[in-house]
Amino acid sequence: MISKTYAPQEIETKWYQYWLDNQFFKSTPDEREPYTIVIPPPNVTGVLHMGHMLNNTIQDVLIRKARMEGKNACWVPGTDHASIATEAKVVAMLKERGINKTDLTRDEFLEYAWEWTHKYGGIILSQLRKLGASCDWDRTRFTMEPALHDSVIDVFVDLYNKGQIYRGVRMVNWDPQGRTAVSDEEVITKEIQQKLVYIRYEIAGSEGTEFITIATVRPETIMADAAIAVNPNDERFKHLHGKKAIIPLINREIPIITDTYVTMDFGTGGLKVTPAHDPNDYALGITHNLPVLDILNDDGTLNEKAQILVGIDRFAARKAIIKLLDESGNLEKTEEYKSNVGTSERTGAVIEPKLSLQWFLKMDELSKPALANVMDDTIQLVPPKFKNMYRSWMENVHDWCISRQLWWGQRIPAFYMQDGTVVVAKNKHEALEKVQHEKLLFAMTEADLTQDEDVLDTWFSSWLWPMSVFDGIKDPNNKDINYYYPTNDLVTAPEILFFWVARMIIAGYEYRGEAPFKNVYLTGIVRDKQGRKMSKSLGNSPDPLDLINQYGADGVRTGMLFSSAAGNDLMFDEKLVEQGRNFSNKIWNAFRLVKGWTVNEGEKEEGNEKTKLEKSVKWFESQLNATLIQIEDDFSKFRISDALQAVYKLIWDDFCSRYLELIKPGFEQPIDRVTYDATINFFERLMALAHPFMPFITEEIWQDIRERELGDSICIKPFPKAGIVNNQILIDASLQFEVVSHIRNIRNTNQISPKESVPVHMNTGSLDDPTSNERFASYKRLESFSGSLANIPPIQRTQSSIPNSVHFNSSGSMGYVPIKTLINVEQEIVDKRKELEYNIGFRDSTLKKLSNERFVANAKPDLVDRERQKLVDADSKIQALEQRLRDLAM
RNA sequence: GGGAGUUUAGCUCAGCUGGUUCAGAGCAUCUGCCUUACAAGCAGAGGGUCGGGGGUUCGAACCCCUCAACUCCCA
Repeated sequence: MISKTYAPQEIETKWYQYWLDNQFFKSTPDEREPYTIVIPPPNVTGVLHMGHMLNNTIQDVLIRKARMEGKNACWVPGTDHASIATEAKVVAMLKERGINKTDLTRDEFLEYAWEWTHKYGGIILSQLRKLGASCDWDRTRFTMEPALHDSVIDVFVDLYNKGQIYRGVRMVNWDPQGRTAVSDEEVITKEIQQKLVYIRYEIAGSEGTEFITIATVRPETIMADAAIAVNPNDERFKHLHGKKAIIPLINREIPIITDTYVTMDFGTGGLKVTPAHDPNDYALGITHNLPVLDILNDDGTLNEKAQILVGIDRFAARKAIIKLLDESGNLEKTEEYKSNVGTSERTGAVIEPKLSLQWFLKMDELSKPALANVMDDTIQLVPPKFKNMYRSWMENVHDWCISRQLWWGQRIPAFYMQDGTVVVAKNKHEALEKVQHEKLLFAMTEADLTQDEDVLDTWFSSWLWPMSVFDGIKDPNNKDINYYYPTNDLVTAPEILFFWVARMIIAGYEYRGEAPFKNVYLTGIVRDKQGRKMSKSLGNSPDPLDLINQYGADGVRTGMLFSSAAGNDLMFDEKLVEQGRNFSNKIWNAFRLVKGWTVNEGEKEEGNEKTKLEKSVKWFESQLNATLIQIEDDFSKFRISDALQAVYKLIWDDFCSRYLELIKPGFEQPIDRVTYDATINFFERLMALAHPFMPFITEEIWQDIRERELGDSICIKPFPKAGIVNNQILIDASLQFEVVSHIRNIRNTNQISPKESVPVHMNTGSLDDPTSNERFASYKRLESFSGSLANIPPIQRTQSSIPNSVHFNSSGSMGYVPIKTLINVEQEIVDKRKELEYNIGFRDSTLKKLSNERFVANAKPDLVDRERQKLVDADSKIQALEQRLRDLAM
C-alpha cells in the first residue's frame, strides 16, 4: 500500500545517489549544443542560507530544463576562498585556542587556514546536494587550488606588464579589525548618532585672547591636524587669514588657510584639516601642500606621533580627549549629530581612511567594453532595471585597490630588491631571472629578493571564475574553454553586480574578447516577514536543511519560487514552503489514484461514457499543449515563477480537479485500456514538465508509473513540447466548467445534495439566430463534462425564463435550474436586483462608448465589434433579469 | 546631496505593447463537507476609489506632471 502522504526523505536520498551513480550530471564536450552555468562560488567555510537556496534552485531549474532539452548541460560548482572572511574566522578560532596570529609565521598561519578549510570547506556543497542541485561535481573548483591560483598570478603579471597595475600611496579604506585595506565596494555606510564637538583653537600670538572654534566628529585626530581652513569669503574670519592657530593639548602651531571647499554654514565655518585621516582633507592637503601626519596604528590605536593618549583605541581616545579639552578650557560645547560612517562589510568595524601603499588596477580603459556590451544588451541583465545602476557605476568607476594586508589568499607576485626596486614575475625564480637579464645583475640571488607581504583581493580571483574553472587562463585554447565559454546564464544577487558581475565581464573581454555569459539573472534578497534581510547574525533565517527535512527539497524549491520574480526581494514565509509541500502531496495522491486502477482489457466502454472519456482525453491534450506554450514563453523571458504557477495550476486544477474527476471509474470499477494509457502518458508528460522544479518526486513517480530500464531517468528524458491546440475544445470545456461551478453554487445555497440530479435549461438566444445556435451547440458538445462533474442530465434549450427556477449567467447566456423549494426568496430578489443594476450600468457605459464617434473611429475594429456584442449580451441579460424578478414577485 | 526602484484584496505578489486575459493568483478569512486519491483535502463565498491629486487620450492600474511614504545604490 502506498503511503497516504508523500514522505520525501528516503526518496530524495535514494534518487540523488542514483543520479550520481549514473553520472547524469557529468558533462564533457561533444557535438551537442552546450548549456553552461558557473555557480557563484559560496565562501568555502560558509553554510547554506536562504539566499543560496533561492539562487541555486533557479540555477538547477535552468540546467535541468536544458539537460532535458537535449543540450549538453554543464553546471560547474565550486567555492571561493573569501580571504578576509575566512582569515577572520581562522583568527577567531586560533584565539579560542589561545593562539595569537601575530605569534605565528605566515606559513604556520596558512597551515591552520588550510586545516580549517579542509575541515569546513565543502560543507556547503554537500548541502546543495540535499537541495537536488545537479552540478557536475567532478568539475568542482576552488579559487585557491593550485591551478586557479596560478591563473590569478598569471593575470596579475600580465596586467602589470600591460601597465594596468600600479603601486601607489593612496587614501584607502582601512579595516582596523581585519587590519587590511578594503575596496570601496566593501564599505557599507551606516547612519550613526555621533557627537559634534566644538573645539577652540587659540590664535598664535594672541596670548590667549583670540580663538577660532571648529566643529568635528573626530576630536581624537586634532593631533594630526595640518591646518585650519576657512572659506575666503567668510567675513567672520577675514582678520585671521595668514595667521596661525595652536592645537590644544599639544600646543603645535598650524596655519590658517583659505579654501572655497569649506562650507560656511556648517558648524562654525572653520574646518580642521587632517590629511592623514580624511579623504577630503587629504585632497585639500595636496592642494595646499600640507604635511601628512598619521597618528593611528593599524589596529586603530593612537601611536606616539599623537603625543598624548598613545596606545589608546580611537574610540576610547575620542571620549578621553573630550574630557581633556574640557579640562583645558578648549571645549566649547558638544552637539548630537547624525552622520554616515563607513563600516567594513566583512568585520563590521568602522572604516578608517588611511594613507597607505597599495596595489591598484586601472579601470578606465578595461571597463569600456564591459559598459558598452551591457548597454547594447549583448549581455542581458534580467530584469533590465539594473542597467541604469550598472551604467552609473561603470561610468564613475575608480581604480580598484587589489592588495589586502592578509595572509589567506594569492600572495602578490611582486619582489623587491634591497634598494626597493620592484620586479613582478610569477615566482621568485622568474623574478631573479628577470633581474639578471634585464638589469644585468648576475650576482643577485633569490635571497636578495623579498616578496610583497600582501595578498590579492578575493574578487581578483573570482573575476576570472567563468574562465578559470575551464582552465581558460592557463591554457586558453583547451577543449573545455572553447566548448563551454561563453557560458549561458549567470544567476546571482544584485548586491554583487559590481563586485563580481561587472568585473567578470571586464576580465572576459580582456582575456577572451568575449562576454563570460549571455544573461545575468538577478535574484532578490530573501527577507523575513518584517522585511529584514535574512542573516545568521540576526538569527531570523530558518535553517535550510531543517526546512528540507520538514517539507522535502521539492517543497522548499517550489515554495521559494512561488513568490520570486526576478530582481524582486522575496519576503520569506514558511507558509510558502508549506504550499510547496502540499503540492508534492497533491501530485503524490494523484499518482496513488491512478496506480490503484485496474485496467479492463476487454470490451470498451459504450455510448455516452465512451464519448465522455474520449473527449476528456482530447480536451486535456489541448489544455496541456496550451499551457506548454505558455510555459515556454515564460521561460524565454526568465519568468520562472510564472512558469511554475502555470505548472501548478495545470496539475492541480486541470489535471486533478477536472481531468481525473472526469475519467475516474466508479468504486472498484476498472478503467478501459485506451483511457488508461492516455492518462499514463499525460502523467509522464506532466512529471517531465515539473521535473526541473521538483526533481525528486517526479523521478519517483516516473520510475514507478511504467516499467523502466535500470539506469534510465526522467532527468534525461525530453522536456515536453507543445502539440496542436484545439481552441474550440478549450472554449467548449470552459463553458462546461462554468456551468459546473454555477450548479455547485446553486446546490450549496439551496442545500441540494450532489446525488440529486438537477436539470439545466440554457437560453442562448433566438432559434433563428445562427450565432445563438452555435452557442448552444458549444454547450452541448461537451455536456458530458458537466453531466459527470455536476450530476446534471443533458442540457436543454429554452428561449424564455423557466418558472420556479434559480438562474445563473454563463458567458452571456442565461441558465435556469428548476428547483422544488426555493430556500430564500428575499435574498434571491435582492441578489437579482443588484445584478440588474450592475448590468444596466454596464449597458449604459457600453452604449456611451459606442455612441462616441471618436471611439468608433479610433479603436481597433474588432474591439468595436466586441463592444457591440457586449451591448447585445447586456440587453438580453437585462431582459432575463427583469423577467426573473417578475416571476419572483408572483 | 545625486540616481534608481517600490506603493494593486488582511498578507505576499502577478498584471508583458494603454482596450474582455482587466482588476487577478496564492495564502489568510467565512460557509458547507472526513464524498473510497488527497482534511497537507473537496465544494463554494466574501473581500479592491490599483498611495493622494492633476493631466494626456475616444479609453489609464499601465503614459506625463506633482505630492507623500518606504526600500536600495552612490557620495
